Amino acid sequence: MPSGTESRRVTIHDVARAAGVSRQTVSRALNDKGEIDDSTKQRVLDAALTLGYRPSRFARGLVRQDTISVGLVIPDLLNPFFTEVAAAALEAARARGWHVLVYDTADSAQEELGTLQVIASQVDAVVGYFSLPEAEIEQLTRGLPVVLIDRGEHAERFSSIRIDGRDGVRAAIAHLVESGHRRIGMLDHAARTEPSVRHAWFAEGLAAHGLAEGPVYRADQNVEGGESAVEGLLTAHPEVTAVFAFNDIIAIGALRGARRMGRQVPRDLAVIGFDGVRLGTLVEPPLSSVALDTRRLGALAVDQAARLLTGGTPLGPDDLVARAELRLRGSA
Amino acid sequence: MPSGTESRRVTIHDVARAAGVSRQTVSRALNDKGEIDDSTKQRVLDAALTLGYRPSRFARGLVRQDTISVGLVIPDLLNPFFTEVAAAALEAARARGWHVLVYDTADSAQEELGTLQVIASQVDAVVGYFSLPEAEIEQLTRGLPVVLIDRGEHAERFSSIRIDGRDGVRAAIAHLVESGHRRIGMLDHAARTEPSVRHAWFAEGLAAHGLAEGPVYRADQNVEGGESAVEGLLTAHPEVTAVFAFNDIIAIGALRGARRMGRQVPRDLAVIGFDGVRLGTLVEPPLSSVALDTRRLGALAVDQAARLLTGGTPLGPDDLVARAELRLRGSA
DNA sequence: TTGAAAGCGATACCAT
DNA sequence: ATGGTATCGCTTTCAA
Repeated sequence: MPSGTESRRVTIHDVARAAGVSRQTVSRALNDKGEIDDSTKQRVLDAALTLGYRPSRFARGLVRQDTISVGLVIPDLLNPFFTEVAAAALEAARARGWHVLVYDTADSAQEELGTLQVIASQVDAVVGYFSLPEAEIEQLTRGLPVVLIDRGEHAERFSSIRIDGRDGVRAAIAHLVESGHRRIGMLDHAARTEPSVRHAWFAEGLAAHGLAEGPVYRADQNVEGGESAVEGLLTAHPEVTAVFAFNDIIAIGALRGARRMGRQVPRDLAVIGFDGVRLGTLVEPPLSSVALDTRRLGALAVDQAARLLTGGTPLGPDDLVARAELRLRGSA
Repeated sequence: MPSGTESRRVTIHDVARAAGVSRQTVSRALNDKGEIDDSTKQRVLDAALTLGYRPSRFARGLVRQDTISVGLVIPDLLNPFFTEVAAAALEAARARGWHVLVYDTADSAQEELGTLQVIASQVDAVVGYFSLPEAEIEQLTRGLPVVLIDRGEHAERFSSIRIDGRDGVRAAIAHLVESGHRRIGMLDHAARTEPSVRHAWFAEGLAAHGLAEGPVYRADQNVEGGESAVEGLLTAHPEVTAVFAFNDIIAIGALRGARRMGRQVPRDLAVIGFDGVRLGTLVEPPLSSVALDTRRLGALAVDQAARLLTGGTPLGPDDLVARAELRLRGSA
């Protein structure tokens, strides 16, 4: 421990002493309660300023137990889908007077772990995306209400907002088939080891039309990932005329990759994404997508957290669903 | 007060009683300390689970004062510029082991006020965008370290990260002039009553080339705002061949508006934005912009907060600057 | 108007 | 391995 400038915390006691009053008087002055002489109040305020006093939020929180904080955990704030979910959660939390601590886990299980370890002592509930096994999450959250988002088909131990894109993806495939496409590829999520649930829907959709499954390439969850994945796919399988992407950010990368390969969208290559982010309306051509209501998604998650927290009746699995629907724009 | 289901908080004491042990033993079991019999531990854990016990983060924080939280206040998380700044701040905070509470003030002074009122008792420092007068901020933060971002030329009472786009905007104008443009308009920020600092730079740039100032239209800070503003501008001033926008999101709206009016960018209308958001590379044509290093911006703000907080030597105004530089892509 | 004392809910240190 | 006691910094209640 370094010697010398050891700076102990300035407490209400120090201020009281400096101002020559009791701690309660300091508290009164600081919290603008009445019942205090103006000159005394000023003296206290001055002392507080001089000493650089700042009340401890813990001590205060301990006494007036009136604030609720929720931890929002997402893999990548810069992915516009997560941005939208975060914005929605923020809005829903604000409406309840809650505080939101945001953690960006950078798509890494390691960071998820680190986050969970520190989060438990900071929030009253956790909402978000986790790739960690439920058992592990449970162990680290120890009784904290947890609401998972998009946790595949079965979340056993925790509430989970399920994303149901089955019909939406089926509609997307149907649309492609109607438009004459027969060789349809997919750009799946690269992070997980197994194929994604969205891939399963994709396969189902193809099967429903008696189509053989097209090539599936893995893409990192960003524009560059989609770009290089589609290039790989088209190079190896030039006969492909349409691709379905795990999400919009990958699909947007595919738009770019297609252009670089001299394929015009949608004429030479149809592209359909998943998520329906606002950003999709800004690219050229506007992105067709199996769209989610992100606003509702965030609100739903926070709402469930609230129910879990206050002992209200939690929503069951059937209510915790966000359905996705095909939204056709220009790219398919 | 509603009668009946009054649910008092479950404390460590309750668990102790239920398990027939002392509070300290409960603490040991919960925190995985050693020195406890396995069966005892299990008994405690069971009791805790049954009672639905969750430790108070305040009580815990009070004892082990080891966590730092910073409040991040931004006007609109969905504006990609703020998304990038937020992501950068999150990253910088995580590197320090800090927690970040995010508040979206929805571009409203009212919400800023509300946020400031509740934030002071929740965080150790505040970083962000405020339109409120400094005196008001000061009153509500009472000694909390505050780092403002983009607070115009002079922030008197608080540290402020100044955004210096003078040279960048001048370069932008120079580029437009070299490309033959003489009638250059601007889409300014609508929220403030006075013209923005960016507008002043714009005017300076024109003056440097002996050009008369073109029309200035106000735009809401979103795509639709830029879209309708540019339509208004071009309708009233069809002779305009180039526009500079307050920021990229407005500029992207202008791109769309121009297209709707049958103007091809950059041939019939050159567009230059401000901020240099990643999103600018995804639109058609890619947006030219006076670009900021958002990553550095966020890191700088958090760094200064850290210095203020720990009594390190705070950075002076000359170091708290983010310079913007012209980044030419396709739209001009 | 001011002060003394009693918590708030946990952890740490020191006994046992 | 377990329990008693002090303590963290503040607000609230009650007396003076």
